[in-house]
Amino acid sequence: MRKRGSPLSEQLMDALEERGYRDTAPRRTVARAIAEKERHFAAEELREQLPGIGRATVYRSLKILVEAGALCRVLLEDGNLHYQLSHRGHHHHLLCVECGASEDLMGCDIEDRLESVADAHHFQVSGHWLEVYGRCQTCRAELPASA
Amino acid sequence: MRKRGSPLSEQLMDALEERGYRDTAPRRTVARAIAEKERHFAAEELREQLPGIGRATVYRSLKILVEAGALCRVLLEDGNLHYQLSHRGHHHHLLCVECGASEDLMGCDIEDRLESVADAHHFQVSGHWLEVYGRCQTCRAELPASA
DNA sequence: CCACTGTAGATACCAAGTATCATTTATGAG
DNA sequence: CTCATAAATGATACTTGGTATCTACAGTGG
Repeated sequence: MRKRGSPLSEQLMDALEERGYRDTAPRRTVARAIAEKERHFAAEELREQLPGIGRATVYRSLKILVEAGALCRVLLEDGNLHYQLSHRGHHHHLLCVECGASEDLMGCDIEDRLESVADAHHFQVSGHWLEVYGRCQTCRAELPASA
Repeated sequence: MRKRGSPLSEQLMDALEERGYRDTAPRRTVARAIAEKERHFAAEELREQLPGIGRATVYRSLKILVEAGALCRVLLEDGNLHYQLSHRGHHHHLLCVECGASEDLMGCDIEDRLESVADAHHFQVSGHWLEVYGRCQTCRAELPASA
């Protein structure tokens, strides 16, 4: 009796199974809850939604989902860390400070820029973390505060 | 009887006084401890070094020093947040993943790049967070792992 | 030197984890 | 299909990094 989830939550489970993780009921519950999220969310927020699931399990699931690339972590402007369904592969986020929406920034040339700047410092880049904050198209249209 | 500190710790105190904060003994103690740091440090690390200072005071001091621009926060690759003496004004860090050294990246053109990329998404940039990880010149020279 | 108000420190609380460990469950070998 | 085993769960406690509250104290300006 394997409870089915949305295609999205199945995708999350698949990502885990690919990495050798077992298909368990609590993980399915977590995956389904995440799949329903329309926006980035805090770990604690997710945990509160799943009172039947142990605290450790929720956090463990988040961790392995991030490692599997199915989730990514988002650093909000206020310093809080949120989670979000992820495009696999390296990318950045455009985070709207008004509505909280986030857009992914995939094929950008920031990387090349970084390389050359770092090169001038004789520094060999191995990774980076970038979050961009601002106002999205929708919010700009609704309330054109100076833009 | 005003205990004198290093020029650096005086600078920290000045930054606070400029913002209307009072010149108190605990804050001087904190400032002196920070001034002696040669590298970025964790909040807890600082607190442990100052057993005579209350926990809240240490954290409060860090907070107002960051607000005053005298300290900046550094996001390590492992997700931990550290603090570091700051060049005033916006800048980024090149963090060596081997020795932990950090170099400031001041006049770079990353900003312009971001603007134009965001523009393509009809997104109005108001801020960003960037940390760059890699290997510094010294570590590359000492242990030329593929570079 | 005194009032005023900012600050200190104790304490408790919270968020976001991690560690431990006994119990339970998924899975695959037979 | 059953069973051994390894993995996962959930309870609990601990850690880090912080914030809130509140009483007592201390720096400052008049």
